[in-house]
Amino acid sequence: MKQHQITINDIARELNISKSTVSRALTGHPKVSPAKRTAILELAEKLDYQRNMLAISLCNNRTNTIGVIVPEFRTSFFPKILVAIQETAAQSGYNVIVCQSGESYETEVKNTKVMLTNHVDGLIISITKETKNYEHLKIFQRKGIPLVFINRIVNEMAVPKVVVDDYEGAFRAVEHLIQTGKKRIAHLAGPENLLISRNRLNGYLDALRKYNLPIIQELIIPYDFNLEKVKIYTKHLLELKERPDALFAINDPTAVEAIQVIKAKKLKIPKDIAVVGFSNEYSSAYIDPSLTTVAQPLEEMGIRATQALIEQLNKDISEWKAVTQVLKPELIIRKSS
Amino acid sequence: MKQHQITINDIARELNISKSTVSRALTGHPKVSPAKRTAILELAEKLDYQRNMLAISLCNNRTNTIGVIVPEFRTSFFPKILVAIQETAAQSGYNVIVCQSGESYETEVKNTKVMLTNHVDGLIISITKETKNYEHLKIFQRKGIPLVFINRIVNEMAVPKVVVDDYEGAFRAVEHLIQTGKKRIAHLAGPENLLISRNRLNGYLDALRKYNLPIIQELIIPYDFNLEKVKIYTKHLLELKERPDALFAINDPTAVEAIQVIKAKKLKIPKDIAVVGFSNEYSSAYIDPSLTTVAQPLEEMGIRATQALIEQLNKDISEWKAVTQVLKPELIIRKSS
DNA sequence: CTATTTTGTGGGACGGCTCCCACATTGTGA
DNA sequence: TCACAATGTGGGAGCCGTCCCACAAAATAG
Repeated sequence: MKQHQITINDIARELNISKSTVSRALTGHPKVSPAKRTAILELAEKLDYQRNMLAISLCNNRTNTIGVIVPEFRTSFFPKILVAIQETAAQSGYNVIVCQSGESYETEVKNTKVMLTNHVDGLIISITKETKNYEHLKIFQRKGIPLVFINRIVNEMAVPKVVVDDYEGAFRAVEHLIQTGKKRIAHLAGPENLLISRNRLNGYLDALRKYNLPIIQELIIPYDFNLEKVKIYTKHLLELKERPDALFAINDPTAVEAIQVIKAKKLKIPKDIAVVGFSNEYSSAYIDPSLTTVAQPLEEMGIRATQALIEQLNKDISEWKAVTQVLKPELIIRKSS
Repeated sequence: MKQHQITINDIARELNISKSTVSRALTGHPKVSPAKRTAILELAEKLDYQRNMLAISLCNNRTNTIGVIVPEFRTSFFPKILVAIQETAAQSGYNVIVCQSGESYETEVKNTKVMLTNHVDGLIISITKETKNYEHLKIFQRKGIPLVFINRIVNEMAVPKVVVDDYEGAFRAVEHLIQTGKKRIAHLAGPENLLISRNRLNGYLDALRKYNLPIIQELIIPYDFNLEKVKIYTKHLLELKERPDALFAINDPTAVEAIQVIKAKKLKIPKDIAVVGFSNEYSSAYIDPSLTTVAQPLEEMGIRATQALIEQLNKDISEWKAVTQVLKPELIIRKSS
């Protein structure tokens, strides 16, 4: 079906030299006479020779491939990080293979098998909201395959991590709401096993505490990122006897959904109820009203994670360092607050 | 650095059998005695054996990898297609490796080399706005590697293509503007060498013709998708002696940019000037005013393209068919028109 | 009960490349 | 001039599987 590939053997035969010499010329080994080197390079060019990465990988036991596992691609959050990863990896000659776990622990485990079978040199992962067992990730450590966590991390594993300071982002978002005079601030929180949810919740709580506002349990609703449920929860909040006067949502899609419900109820944003999101989706600047949100340096996260991974790749395992990089979020104030 | 991999040889040695038998058991070959089969499978499980795809690929001369080259990831357009490709491919056991050409012809050529070097089994590509020479793509045909075009296609190459009926989408969008009473409809068009630009332009022109409206050249501005320029062009249009009363933009990001300019000029949308986009970006429903646009079945495009590719993969090259699938767009009428 | 097929198994070439070892050739220094 | 090093080159093992061929043992047929 497929046509014959030009190999180094073809070149060697043509020029009447050994394939060792051809290999050396092609890989830039110094000890090749200039005459042969140019002859080889020219012929390779002429025959449109392509190195066979498969064979090279098999020899070197490295594939120049980085694996990435992320929960989803629905929002622009992970795609943006991914683009940065892809570009950074490409600069160092690495390919990227991507899997979506779809927020399912089982799929995530399967994804790690795929990564293993494909012999990725390293893995960047953001775990699912369900992931509580980390055996499938520890395999990588045991096999000596470097691992980097991004955004949704596993604290107990000693590997590099790149995160945004969720606590501070949340704190400043809520502080901002308080400073605009809001007193009953609701929080649509994320799944409790995710560190980001807990950190954002803590930021929210500490901001309330700092300004001596009461913490009202019925205004804190954790949910599982299933957007369908946002409508229900938001309605519920709006129908409370004492309606909240602000809403801090775990992320922008949640905030956007909530805004639709609030607008449907003919309530004024931000006068009746202010809304703040988290993540600065591309669309958040354009919706009506434009959404106040906490921007995360996504591109930088991708770059840093990839750099951290490639750094491990170039070092002996004994020199690996489990540095956690905490990037600063930025509060972007728009018309929803 | 990396630890020793478990291989079929390890299993063979352990069980005192030949690696042929192990290979057969692992690949589900029928002629293996049940006793050995279970023994092998159990030991493989126990040792956490992972098949080495590299070696397998080298043997089979196929990598179970599909290459995808797209111009960009800035908008949600290609990511959405990509997600569908990824999922469809995964269902058939294929990995996906992705390159962005960044709308640069040179990068696209480099990307194809990467695909070749990595021995992708097939390629799905949407060409850049600059691509006018197709030699780098014809290599794939010569090598017998199936190719599928998506969205931005090359008409002269006889391979499967998946497109949206851009002509009809544009026609209906402009027809809709005319039916709401608009008479001077401007068009921010795309680069002229892209078929999608030409098709949309033709849809625009034919709609005007059908309703006997004059075609006014100064209202038709082709541009290169560089969003910065939209501001300039929109301003220019608004400052014409006879201002247009509607704008049909080549895509949603263009329309969104234009809307910002129009709003800044304190003109009313759609009363003073209506705006229609193309592509139905996620955010288009939420911006103010919500954007009338032509929705393309992106997910379906990805699925169809991948299916077309995999179909080729499973057939002899002599049976390949260069079918062009034309998917129907849908006009979504919102408040901007 | 022998002749033939079926079944299970091992041996080994092969895929394309890298890299170590060995060897010949040339160059260097005393 | 000779010993020794540096340089360039070839040979071949090895990476990890697949798959064809050969062959023995068991099952089937006549």
